[in-house]
Amino acid sequence: MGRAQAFDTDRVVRAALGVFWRSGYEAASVPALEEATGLNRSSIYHAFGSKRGLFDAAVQTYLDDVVRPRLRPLLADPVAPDAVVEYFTGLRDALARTGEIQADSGCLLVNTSGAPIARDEAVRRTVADYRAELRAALGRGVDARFPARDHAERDRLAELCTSLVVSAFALVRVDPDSAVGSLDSALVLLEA
Amino acid sequence: MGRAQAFDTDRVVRAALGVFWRSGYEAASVPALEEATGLNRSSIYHAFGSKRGLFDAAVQTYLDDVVRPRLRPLLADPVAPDAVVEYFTGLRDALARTGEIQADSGCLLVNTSGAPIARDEAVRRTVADYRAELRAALGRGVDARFPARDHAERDRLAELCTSLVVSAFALVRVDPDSAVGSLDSALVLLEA
DNA sequence: GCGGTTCTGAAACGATCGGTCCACAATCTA
DNA sequence: TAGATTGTGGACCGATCGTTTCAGAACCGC
Repeated sequence: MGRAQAFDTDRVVRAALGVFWRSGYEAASVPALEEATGLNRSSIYHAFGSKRGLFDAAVQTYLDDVVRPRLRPLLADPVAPDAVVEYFTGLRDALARTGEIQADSGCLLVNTSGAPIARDEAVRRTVADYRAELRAALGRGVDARFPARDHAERDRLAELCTSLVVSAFALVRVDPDSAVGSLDSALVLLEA
Repeated sequence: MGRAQAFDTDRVVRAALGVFWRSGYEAASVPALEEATGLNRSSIYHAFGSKRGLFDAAVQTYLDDVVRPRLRPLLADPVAPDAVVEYFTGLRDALARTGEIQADSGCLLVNTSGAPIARDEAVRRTVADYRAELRAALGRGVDARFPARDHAERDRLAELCTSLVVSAFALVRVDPDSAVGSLDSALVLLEA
């Protein structure tokens, strides 16, 4: 048995996530990743294999620590009728906080969709799966909110809500008011 | 008077647009721009000043040659009642064409929103203005489609439609079916 | 035909890229 | 205490980056 790893993997991946989220995969440089994580590149390569390996770990942390906690109330059994409204209200608050990473950079996965790395099949699949996961969760929230409406109408509402979230994430960096406006539109649709 | 320029500026800018649209500003390399335009880097720098100067020209061409022709029927006076439905139908067709640039890369400006270059104030402004222009045009289309509905309702519908377009553009690379689904959602909302 | 001006292209510049190498440090076991 | 193993860090690798330089080409006016 040799030397023990001197860093906390989760903390390193979270630091790297910040770099990928703000800069995108392509523009995130190894020196920037070194600086954010506090590790030398040898340690990064030893632990993650490559810049892409670190990116994959960062994406997983993004899903586990950013996306899924926000979606959790929509996956409860039963889902509370207000869960979907709270989801949008919470997201709206997050995107309205100037200077914070969600207001500056929206969604790592939505941004990644428009980047060259999204042509990699594994990355493409991950982003598409995320969209499906978001859609399913919002679908549950809408079902809980409007149990009396017919299935087709609830389905359409869930699709609309999903698109409103994606749109807000896509444009928040350049037009925060419009992004918040998209979420407000969803909240109007979700009024009882 | 010296030597005449040997290339057609519009053709060069359109070729460069293809590179920026598929790769994004950051990942578009000068060699790739040379290859696509057929020009040597000296000529590119002589004509456009910098890579960023060429990008600015490409964005302008994107607005003039891609965005505005599609929006033109929504800016007519009067706007035809079906103009907005035709806008969505046409866009849906374009995003469904596998292999073509809109199906592969969506919208240059929406993709740019999530990229580091969007932090440049001029670029940020350009993308935000584009969103406003799209919104205004769709607003006109919705007003023409539903003149009898009250203003607040037409306003909401225009916001929804704008978000559905943005969402479709944002995700088309990774999930074309969902992108087309967003546009179908808009078409449902626009049924008389 | 020559001078002046502008355009083009090959080469080079300094910087940075992602990744590897190798020596040293830190650990455990015998 | 020495050997084996694993982690760390500084230096280096070959390649590529965006941009500039400078010589030659192509034009026009006198």
